[in-house]
Amino acid sequence: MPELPEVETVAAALRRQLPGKRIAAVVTRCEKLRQPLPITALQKEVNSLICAIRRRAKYLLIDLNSGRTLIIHLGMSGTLRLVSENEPAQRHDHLDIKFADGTVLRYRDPRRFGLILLATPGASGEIAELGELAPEPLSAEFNAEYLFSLSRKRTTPIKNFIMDQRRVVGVGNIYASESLFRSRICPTCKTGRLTLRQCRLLVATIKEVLSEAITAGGTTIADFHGVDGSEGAFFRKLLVYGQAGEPCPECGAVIEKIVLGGRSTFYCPKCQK
DNA sequence: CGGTGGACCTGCTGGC
DNA sequence: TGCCAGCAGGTCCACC
Repeated sequence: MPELPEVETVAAALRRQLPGKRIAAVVTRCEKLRQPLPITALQKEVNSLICAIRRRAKYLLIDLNSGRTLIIHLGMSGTLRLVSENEPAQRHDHLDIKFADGTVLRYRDPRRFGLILLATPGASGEIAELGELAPEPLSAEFNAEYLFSLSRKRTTPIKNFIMDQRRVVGVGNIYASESLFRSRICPTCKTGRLTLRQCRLLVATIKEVLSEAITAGGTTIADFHGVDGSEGAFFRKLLVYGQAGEPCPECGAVIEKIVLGGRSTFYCPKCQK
């Protein structure tokens, strides 16, 4: 479900609402998501204050004044909402962080591909449990020379490559298709065959697409929504994703759907070479 | 090491 | 109406 813009949208909302809140209780309703929930450790954070909200890759980081950080990954179907403590929990509401002011941060995740961890960051805020994370796509570190040098001699399709979180973080299935369309690069193109010029274009386009999506509050297709339940507006700006059989907005040719790395991939066979 | 395919889950949709 | 295959925005692991 959530790629970088969706996680950033959630982070921005939480940043406005959570800092200063005190944890009054923690309720868990399942044993494990992708990994077991750190139930005991979470209970120990009762009385901790929320200090700050960060995002790294597709991880949401909630810093506590205990010196620990709550890490949340939304997987495919995870959502976070800030609700009143009177709102009854429903099926798949796996975690409630209840605050002293009567509000509740509620995590729901039907497919349970998400992740909830509690960790102690290092001096510079980095989190060892997350391992070595690739550069942020919106950082200066992610540039044409970086992509070009990493890509030499690689035979995997470029779409798989930009979705590989070990190369650059945050780009998922929707924004990969959208970025390649705007760059006029075919998603099946072997990564190592990209020219430096194409790398320059692709890097700039990824930054552009992600930035626009953040501004729009992310993309809502099925169940993504903001912390207040609102929908992301970027779905109206999708040019190829989910558009198989429709005319290409550039040239009118029929948008095709193929499978790459097990994921649906949309592109215009005429525009993208 | 690089690349591919399946596994992990539940829910919704579309076709029969 | 009902059933079932297929598919969903992400990782992770085994295998070649």
